[in-house]
Amino acid sequence: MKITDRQKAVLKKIHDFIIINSYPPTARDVAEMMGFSSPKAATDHFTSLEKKGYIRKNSLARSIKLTDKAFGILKQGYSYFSFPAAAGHAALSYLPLIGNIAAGNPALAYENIDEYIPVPESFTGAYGADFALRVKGNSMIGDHILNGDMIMVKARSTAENGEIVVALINDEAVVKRFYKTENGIELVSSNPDYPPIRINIKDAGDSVKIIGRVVAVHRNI
Amino acid sequence: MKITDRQKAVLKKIHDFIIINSYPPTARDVAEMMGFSSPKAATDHFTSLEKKGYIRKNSLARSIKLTDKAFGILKQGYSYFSFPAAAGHAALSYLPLIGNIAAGNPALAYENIDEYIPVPESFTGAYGADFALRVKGNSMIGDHILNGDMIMVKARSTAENGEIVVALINDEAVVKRFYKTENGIELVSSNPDYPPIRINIKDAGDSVKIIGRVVAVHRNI
DNA sequence: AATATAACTATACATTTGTATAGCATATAG
DNA sequence: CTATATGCTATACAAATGTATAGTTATATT
Repeated sequence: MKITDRQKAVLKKIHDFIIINSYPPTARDVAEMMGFSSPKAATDHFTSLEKKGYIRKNSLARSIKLTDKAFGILKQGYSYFSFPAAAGHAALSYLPLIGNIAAGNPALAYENIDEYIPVPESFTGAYGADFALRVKGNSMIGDHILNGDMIMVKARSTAENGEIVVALINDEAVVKRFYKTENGIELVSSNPDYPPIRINIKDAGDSVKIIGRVVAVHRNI
Repeated sequence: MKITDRQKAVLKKIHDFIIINSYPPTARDVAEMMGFSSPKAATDHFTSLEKKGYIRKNSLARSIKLTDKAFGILKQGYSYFSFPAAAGHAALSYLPLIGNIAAGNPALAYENIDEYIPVPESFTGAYGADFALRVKGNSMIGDHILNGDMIMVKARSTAENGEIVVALINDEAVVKRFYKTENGIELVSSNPDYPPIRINIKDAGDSVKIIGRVVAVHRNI
C-alpha cells in the first residue's frame, strides 16, 4: 500500500523535528505540529508509517527512527547525484568494527571495539548484522571474499550446512564455509592452498566456536 | 575547569548510545552503562558536562545533545574517515541507485532513479561516489564482482589504464576493465567466456561512453 | 583547616510520554 | 454495497523519565 499525502506530511514533520532538535519527537510533539488535539492521531500515523516501512520505533520515549525508505521519499527531487545527509536519524545500524577478538570472550566485549561503522539496513539483508570484521588473507578467494574486505556478520553460535561463517579457533577469528560431518564439523576454505579444518567435536572443547554468519561483503577498489 | 576522566567516560557513553540507537540516552541508560545504581549519579554528570559546555539538554525525555566541543574531545584517537557519524554529524551521502539506464540519456536522468541509498563515506573511499548500480551478469567474476552485486561509481567521462569502469555501450551499462590501445580503447571482461570489446575511437562515435569508475563493491550473502 | 568539587548510593515524587478505550466521519478497495 | 483503511476527537492510565532530598567518601583548592 502506498503512502498517503497525510502520512507523508507527518513523516516530513518528524524529519524536520529531528533536523531541528537532534532528537526525535514524541506523539504529542507531532500532534502539536500537525494540529491534532489528541496524541492518538499521531500514534495512528506512526502505526501506519511503521507498517509501510517508513519509520521504526519501540515503546520508549522519543525512539522514532526514519528508515532508508523514508529518506528516499523525503529527498525526492533533490538531485541527480549524491547529496550529503542532513542531521537525521536514518535507520542505520552502527556496527562495531571488531579489532582483535580477545581470549576469554565475549567476542563483542567493549574493549575489542575499535570503532563504529554506520551501515544502511539495506546493506545487511533481512536479518541485519551485529558486527563487522576486516578479512585477513585470501583463504576465501574462491567465494570472492578477499584480503582487506570488510564483512558484516550476524552473531550466531550455530550454523547451517554450507554457510559462510566466522569462527574462533584458538582465539583467532577465521572466515570459512561450515559443514557438519559424522564426528564433528569441518571448516573449509575456498582456496586450494588452505586445507580444510576438521574438528572432532568431542576433542574440540572450547577451542572452536562459531560466532556468526557472514551476511555481507564490502570492498573498496 | 577541565573535563575529568570520569566525565569524559560518561560523555563517550552518551555518544556511543546515540551512535547505536539514533536517539539520546536517559539518565538511567547512562547509569546502567556506567554501572551506577542511581540515576542521580548520571544527572550530576549531566550538570557538570553541561556547565563545561560538552552537552546541552532540557527537561524533556532523551533530549541530550552533544556540542561541537564534545565532538572535539571524542574525535581524539579516531582517524578522519573512521570517526563514526553521530546524530547530526553523519558522514553519509545518499547515492541514487540507478535502475535501467535508458536510451537517449542522460544516463543519470531522474526517471532512472529507483531509490536513494545512504552510504557512509568510509564505504566509498577518498574520492566518494556519485551513484550506485546493480551488476548484471558474471563478466567480471575474475575481479570478484558478481551478478547482483551493488557497485558504487564515481562519475567520470575518462579513465586510466587498467581501471574498472562503467561504460555505456549502445545504451547498455557494462562493467569492464579499461585499456587504451593504439587505435582506441579496449573494454576487457575478467571472465574468459566474454571476449574483450575493442573500439576504434574513430568508428565509435557516441555509441560508447565511459560514465564512471567503480570505487566500491557490495554484496549481500 | 576549611571549603568546594567530584563521584557516587538510596529513595521518592512529579512530569512526560506511550498507549489504550471509545467513538465518529470519510475515503477506498474488493 | 460492504468491508477495510484512513484520519481524526476526547479521555484515561501505566510506564518511563527527569529531578529532588538526604546522605557518604574522596580529592582538590584556598
